[in-house]
Amino acid sequence: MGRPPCCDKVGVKKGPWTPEEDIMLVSYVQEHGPGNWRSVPTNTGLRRCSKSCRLRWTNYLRPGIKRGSFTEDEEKMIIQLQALLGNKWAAIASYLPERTDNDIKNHWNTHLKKKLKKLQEPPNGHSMVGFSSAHTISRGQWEKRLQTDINKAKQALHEALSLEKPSPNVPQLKPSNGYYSFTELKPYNGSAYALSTENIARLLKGWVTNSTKQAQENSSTTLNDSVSSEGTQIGPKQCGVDLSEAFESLFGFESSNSDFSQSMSPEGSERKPDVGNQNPLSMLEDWLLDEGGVVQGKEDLANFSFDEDVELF
DNA sequence: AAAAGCCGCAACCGCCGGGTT
DNA sequence: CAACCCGGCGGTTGCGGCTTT
Repeated sequence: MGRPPCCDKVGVKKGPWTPEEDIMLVSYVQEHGPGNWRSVPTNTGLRRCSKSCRLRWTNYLRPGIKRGSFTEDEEKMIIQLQALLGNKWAAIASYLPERTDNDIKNHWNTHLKKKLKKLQEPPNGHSMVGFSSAHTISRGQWEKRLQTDINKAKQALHEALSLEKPSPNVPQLKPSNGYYSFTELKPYNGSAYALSTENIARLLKGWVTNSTKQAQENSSTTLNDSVSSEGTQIGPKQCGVDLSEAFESLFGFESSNSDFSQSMSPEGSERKPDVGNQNPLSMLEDWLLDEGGVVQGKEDLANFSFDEDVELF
């Protein structure tokens, strides 16, 4: 039997959401919490597909979403993570909690991909993005190595991510020491909404303030314990990737995302199981060491990344 | 000023995996 | 074990606004 549509196609409204619909959805989520999207259209009277409701909430209405242009740090991080993780936008988004996977995906497709393409085809043939200047190799060699490195890293991550049960012997993320510290909660800023929905900002503002108070009671929240828009646990651990050191050694800067609005903490939300049982960074390090000493140790792992000082854009 | 082209992004679509019955 | 349900995810589309001609 074929899978039935998520909702009755007849009478289902499509297209842009109106402020009124937003209010209905927000009111419902405020009362019941996110989840059980199937019942949302029925209970709210919204003539929308449950999926559409979930997406509208996830990508637009939920509090804590940062809108507007991406910072350079954010762009660098996306580029780094995309090189490591591939088009795993949800995983990438877990490192940028204020951005939705849809936003990141859009930004990648519309901006970053083009920028990278330009960089790969510089008019003077002197692209310096990648290994540090300590590695004085020709452009051709560098490109070949970078491509190999990225492919290998991808493969290692893929393997790591495909493993299901965590091993007790493998270090996992801990809620301390240089990880994101999302202990502060960002108050709602009405400007986070598109102008067209400013008229519902006030409604949301009061609610977010309340939910923020709730969240603050659960303070000392780290990314490791952060909650996704769906109420499920997200964060580096979900990916089985210990990127705490990677951020320091690969990115060369600390995340500017020092606050994260853990605004929703619905009861009954389930913690997702840890996916990986190996540290891909360690695997990458191992592989690099196996490469005959081309790159060795944590110091040189940094060379696997884009140089922070390089003017990317 | 109008038309054409381009761009950004919200939203949709289809597939997939996990959970439940 | 199979069928079904539900939510998550990545790819893609299409519309509205902006820029260029």
